[in-house]
Amino acid sequence: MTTPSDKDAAAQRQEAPGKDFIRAMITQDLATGRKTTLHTRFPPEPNGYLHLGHAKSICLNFGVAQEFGGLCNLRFDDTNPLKESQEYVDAIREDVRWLGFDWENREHYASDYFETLYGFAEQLIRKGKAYVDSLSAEEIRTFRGTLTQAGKGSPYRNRSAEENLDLFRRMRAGEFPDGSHVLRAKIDMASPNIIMRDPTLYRIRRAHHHRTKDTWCIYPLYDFTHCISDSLEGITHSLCTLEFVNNRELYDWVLETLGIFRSEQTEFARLSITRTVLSKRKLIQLVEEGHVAGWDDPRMPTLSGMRRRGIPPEALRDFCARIGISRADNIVDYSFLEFCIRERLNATAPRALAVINPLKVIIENYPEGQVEWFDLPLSPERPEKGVRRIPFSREIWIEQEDFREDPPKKFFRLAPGAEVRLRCAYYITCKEVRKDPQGNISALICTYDPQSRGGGTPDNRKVKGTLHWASASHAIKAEIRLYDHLFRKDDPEDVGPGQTFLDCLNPDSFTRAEGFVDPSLALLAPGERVQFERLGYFCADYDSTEQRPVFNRITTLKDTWAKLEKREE
RNA sequence: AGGGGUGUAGCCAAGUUGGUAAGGCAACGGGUUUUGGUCCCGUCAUUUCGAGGGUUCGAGUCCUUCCGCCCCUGCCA
Repeated sequence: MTTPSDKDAAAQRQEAPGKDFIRAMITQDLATGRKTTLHTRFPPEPNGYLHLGHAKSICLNFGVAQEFGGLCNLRFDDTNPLKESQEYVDAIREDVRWLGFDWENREHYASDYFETLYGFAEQLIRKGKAYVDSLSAEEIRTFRGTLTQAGKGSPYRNRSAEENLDLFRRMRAGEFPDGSHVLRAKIDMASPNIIMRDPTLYRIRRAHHHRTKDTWCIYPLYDFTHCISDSLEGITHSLCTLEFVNNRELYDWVLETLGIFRSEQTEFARLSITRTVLSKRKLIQLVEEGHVAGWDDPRMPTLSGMRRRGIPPEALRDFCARIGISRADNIVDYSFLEFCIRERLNATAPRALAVINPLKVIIENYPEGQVEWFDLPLSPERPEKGVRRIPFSREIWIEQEDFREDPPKKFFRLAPGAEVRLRCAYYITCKEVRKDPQGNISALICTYDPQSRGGGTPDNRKVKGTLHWASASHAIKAEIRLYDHLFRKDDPEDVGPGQTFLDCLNPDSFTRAEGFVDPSLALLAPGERVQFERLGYFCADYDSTEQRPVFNRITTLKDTWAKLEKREE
C-alpha cells in the first residue's frame, strides 16, 4: 500500500535529487560565509558547435546560478584567432538560448580583456615573474624535460625586467616575426606538474581576430586568460571538466601572484555517451568529410542537430539533471537519453496517424464514395485535450509490417482470415491477398463489420491488434526521414588496429520513406512535434511545406513486439 | 623521479562525524489498455562497495599495500 504521504515523499525526492558534490560545496560555501555570492560562467571557445557535453556544463553553470540565487555569464574564450569565427559565436548564442538559459546582459569575451591582460602581463614582468624567451618552440619543448625528468631553464630565463619589458612591448608592436619570442611565467622548471614548468603566456601570431581584427599580433594563452577573466568578472565558482585539474595550480598561481580577486576552480567529469562521439575534432571531421549533412544534421549530437531532429530542450535539461555530476569517468547509455526524450514527448506530443510504408487495403463491403470522420484523442490519458478528426473511406493505407501472409506466433496483426481493429474506426477481416505478376503483395481485400463503428462491438468480442491507418483518398504524401544511431558500436573509438571511428559509421543511420499522413498534419509548422501512434515521435522539418510535408523521426516508441520477435529467432 | 584524478549492479549515481548499501535507466515477471505506447505492481548488490591486509563490538566510510582506468611533456582550449 502506498499512502498519499509516501507518494509525496517520492515526488519530492524526484524533484530534489541528491545533491552532487558541487552543489554540496556551494551550499557549504554560502552557509559558512566562505563565499557571500554565487557567480558562475559558461566559457565556450567559439571554434565549433555546442554539443551534448556542453549541455551538461550549461545546465550545471546556469542551473546552480538559478538554484542559489546567483548569476551566470556567457563568456567566449576567444584567444586563438586561427580557430575561431563569428559563425560559431552566433551559433553558440542561439543554442544556449534554445536550451533555455538567459545570460541577460552578461555576454563577455576574453578578447575584450586583451588590453587589461596585457597590463597584467607587464606587471608580472616587473615583479620578475615573467620573461621573454627567445628559444624556438622545439627548443622549449626539449628544455621542458619529460614526465620523469625535470626540465632546465632557458638561457633567456634571467633577463632583466627592463629587457623583458622592452622585448615584450616590441612583441606587441610587431617588431618580431611569429614564433620568434614568447612570454613565459617564471615558476619552476623542475615542478612535477609539467604545466608549472614556466608556462607560455603570450605568443606572436599575425592572425585576423573575428572581433579585435588586426589590433593585436600577440595573443594570450588559455592558462593566463581564463583565470584572469574569471577574476575580472567576479566569478566565485569556476566549474570546468577534469582535464583541467593540472591547470588549477597555475590558475591559482596567476591570481595570487597578481593579487587580484580569487576565483576558484572546481572540476567535474565530462560526459560521454554511447553510440556517438563528442570530441570537437571528430565532429568537425564528420561535417567536413561529408559523413553528415552539416552541424545541424539530425543525427549529430550537437545542440543544433538535436534541435532539428525535434528533441525538446526540456528533455535535454532533464537528462543533464538525471545523469548527475561526479568526478568519475562515465559513459552514459544512449537509451537513457531516449528515455528522457520519450518521457517528455509522451506528455506533450499530440497523437496522430500516419503510415510510413504503405500497403493498400480495400474494404469491399464499405460503400464506394462514403466518407466518415472519426475522433482520435490528442492525448489518450487526458481526454480534455480534445480530438483530431480523421477521415475514413473504402480504400486505406496500413503499414506493411502490420500484415504477414504467414504470421509467426503471437503476431496480433493482420493476416489472411484474421480480424483486427483499425484505430478509432472499424474491425476488418482479411479475405484475400492480391499480388502483382512478380508476386509482390499489391493490396489486401478486406471486409469490415459495420457494428464495430468506433472500434468496439456490441458482442464485446476481443481483437488483439489495433492498427494505425490513413484514408487513401484523403491522406497526404509526406517525406519521412528516419534516423538511427550514427555508429554501430557503443564505443565508436573502440576499433581494431588501423581503423578509426569512421569505420563503424552506421550506413543505415539515415533512410527516407514516402509515407502518408493525416491531412491535418500538413498544417504543422516546422519544429512542431507529434506522435504517430505505434511508430514514434516525429517533428516537422524546416524543409516542410503544406504541399510537401517533411517529418523527422525523433525517436521510436518502445517496441516490445520487436524484442519478443527477436527473442524467438 | 614523475605528478594529478578516479574505482559502489549492465549504465548513471546517492552514501556529512564508522552503525549494517538511496534513487533513476536497462533487464525480467505480472496487471490495466481501442498505440505490442503510456500507466500500475513486483524482482533485480547480504561469498556487497577494484583486490589483499589491518584497526574496531561494528568498515563502502579509518589505516596500509597492491591493481585497473583517465589526464598532463601545445607558441590548443
